[in-house]
Amino acid sequence: MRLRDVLEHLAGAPLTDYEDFARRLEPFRANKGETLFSQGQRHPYAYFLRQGLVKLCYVTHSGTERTKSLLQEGQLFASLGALRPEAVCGFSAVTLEPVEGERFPLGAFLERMEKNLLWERIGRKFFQELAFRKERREYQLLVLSAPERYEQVIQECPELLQRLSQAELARFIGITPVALSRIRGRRSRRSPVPE
Amino acid sequence: MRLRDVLEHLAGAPLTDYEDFARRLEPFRANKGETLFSQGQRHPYAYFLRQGLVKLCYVTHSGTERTKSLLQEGQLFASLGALRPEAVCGFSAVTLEPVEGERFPLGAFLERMEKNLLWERIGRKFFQELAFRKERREYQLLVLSAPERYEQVIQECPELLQRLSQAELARFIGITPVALSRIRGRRSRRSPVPE
DNA sequence: ACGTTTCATCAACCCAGGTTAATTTCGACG
DNA sequence: CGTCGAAATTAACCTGGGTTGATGAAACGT
Repeated sequence: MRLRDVLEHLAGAPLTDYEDFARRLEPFRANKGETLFSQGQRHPYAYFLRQGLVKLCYVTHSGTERTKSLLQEGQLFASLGALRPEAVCGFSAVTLEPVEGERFPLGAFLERMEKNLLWERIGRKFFQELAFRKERREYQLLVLSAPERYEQVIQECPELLQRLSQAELARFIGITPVALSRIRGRRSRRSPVPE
Repeated sequence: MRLRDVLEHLAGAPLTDYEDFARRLEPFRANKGETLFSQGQRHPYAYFLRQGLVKLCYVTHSGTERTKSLLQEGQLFASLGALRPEAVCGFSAVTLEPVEGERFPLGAFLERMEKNLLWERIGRKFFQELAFRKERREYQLLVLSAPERYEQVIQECPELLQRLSQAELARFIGITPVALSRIRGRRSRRSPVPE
């Protein structure tokens, strides 16, 4: 899974000027538990994740952490705050597994979009998809209860369960690890596993 | 504030083919409390609000309502679900004041984007802005407590306070009207108003 | 001026999840 | 094996918001 493929798929056509853009790519690599960028930092880069798992998270005033989203291989991410030239990241990116991929300055992408309208299409489809995903997430947070959010993860992304510690999963669902353990307790009491 | 101005501002250039698009516009008008579209309905239209105030909201399983966002004059909105041809609206749009504006089939917009890459730029900027706003909202919901969210509305959109009933404001903040009344009570007890 | 309706407030009770800390489970490794 | 450390579970207590229903206070029409 290469970045070029992802971009050309979004564009719906070959990108003849891809090489111009590719010059701005920088490979990155990190171990589990490292921070790619931090809340409050100026960091106008976008990341393409070729391998591994990353969480984007907020830190609250009281110091507790809230996971905003999880990214898997083949996905792009960046702090949108970084699009406004003066703004800082609203959240941090922390690796949950060893990762590798490449990153590029957001400016490189903005330039491409100004020069070549095919890249506008890439941008449009990317942001459209992003808005769509955020809408789903908003629905989960506003409408579903914690047990319902847990069930949904089980149903819709069982492969994530394998890759996440229960504590990370709890933070993603929006509750504490203790609360998730209680929910699991009630759940298995209600429908005991046939062994 | 006309739709054409908004679109040309996003495009950064005059839209020579605007008339083609304008043929698909339909004016709309509604009284306070009416529903423009409903959760679960197929309704592939985008709305441009020239006057009035609209809330987008979810209804939960138990029947309680959660306000997702509020839209004021000059803003565009639609259910993104509607972009996928088969999908239905994930939420409802209800007017909080008498409204007027115009709507158009999302298909008309998608066609424009395929044909004319300037419209891609409009789409890109629109979705980019949408994603940006959703990111702020997500931050409010994940990181701020209910009293903090109330303070933030007071600070950042005092004009909304005038236009909303307290019950609507509570639903927007993500709590019940009773809870908001308590928060106000505590707040004014802490810092009594000098009269 | 009077009822009607709507909206905010208040009181009482309930409960899910947060917090803290003790305990258990389990895997890694000597 | 045994032990060490990390992660999950359990218990006890606390708190904020939900829920219901009663009371007050404006706004409105007649």
